[in-house]
Amino acid sequence: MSFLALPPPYDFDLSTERFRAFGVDLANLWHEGGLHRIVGGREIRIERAPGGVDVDPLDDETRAVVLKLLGAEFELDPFYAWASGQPVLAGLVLRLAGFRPPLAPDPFESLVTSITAQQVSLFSAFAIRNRMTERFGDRGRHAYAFPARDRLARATEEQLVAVGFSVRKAEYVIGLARAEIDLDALAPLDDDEIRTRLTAIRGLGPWTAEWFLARHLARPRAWPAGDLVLRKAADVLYGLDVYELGRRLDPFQNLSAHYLLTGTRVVPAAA
DNA sequence: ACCCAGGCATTGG
DNA sequence: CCAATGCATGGG
Repeated sequence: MSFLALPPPYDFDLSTERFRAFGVDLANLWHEGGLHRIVGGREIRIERAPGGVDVDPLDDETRAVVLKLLGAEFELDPFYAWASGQPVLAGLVLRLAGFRPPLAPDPFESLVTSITAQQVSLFSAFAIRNRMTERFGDRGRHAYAFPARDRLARATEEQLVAVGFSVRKAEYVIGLARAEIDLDALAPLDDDEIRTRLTAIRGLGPWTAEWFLARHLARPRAWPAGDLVLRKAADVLYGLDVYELGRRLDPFQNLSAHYLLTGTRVVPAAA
């Protein structure tokens, strides 16, 4: 059990809320007060600790993945300073102080997760994704590794349909797994170039590309305007069109989106 | 038995 | 170019 510091402020319970909000997530498993995940073929456990987390076991690879997973790279101080003068967000950053949006450490996992969440409720998406993970991912003591890209490249549409995918989404996932694109090579590119390359792939639309920028690459200006919950928040909380709100939140669209979405769950009265 | 849910590609005008 | 349509499951 080794301590891993996170940049202050950091609130473990708020920052891991997403892993509990929609039921079980086998690849990011909440179990007995800690978060379990497979890193480098081994299961790790992450627990709350003052000023950061305790991680067991912890090596260099695990350190990097956990920092990514827990959103260590977000700069909260400039966001809070800006948000304190903003309607709605001023209240949310007080109520959600220390919330760091969790990120998807792996690009393929990020995209497949989004495909499963397209159009359907997140409860439904988690159920289907868990059956896929159980079927195609390696099992640890408690958690499962998210299915590897080369494993899904060898899967058949029928196998994915059997775990609850629509035929269309099964085609998307297998097509992505088998595509030529090097997903790690996207990281140095600018936002628009990444949007263009991702949406050229069948099954990856603007919403999916934007969440990739937001939840995998932590790009500050990523703004999933097509997101149903975000559109609703823009309308109900601001009385604005979601695109207009996105312009007003520049250059903090990503953190704003996460605070608005988490706020609707954690602070339903204020958001 | 409905209806909706953190989209997308496809088809038809 | 924009509107309409099908998709499969889980929860209400």
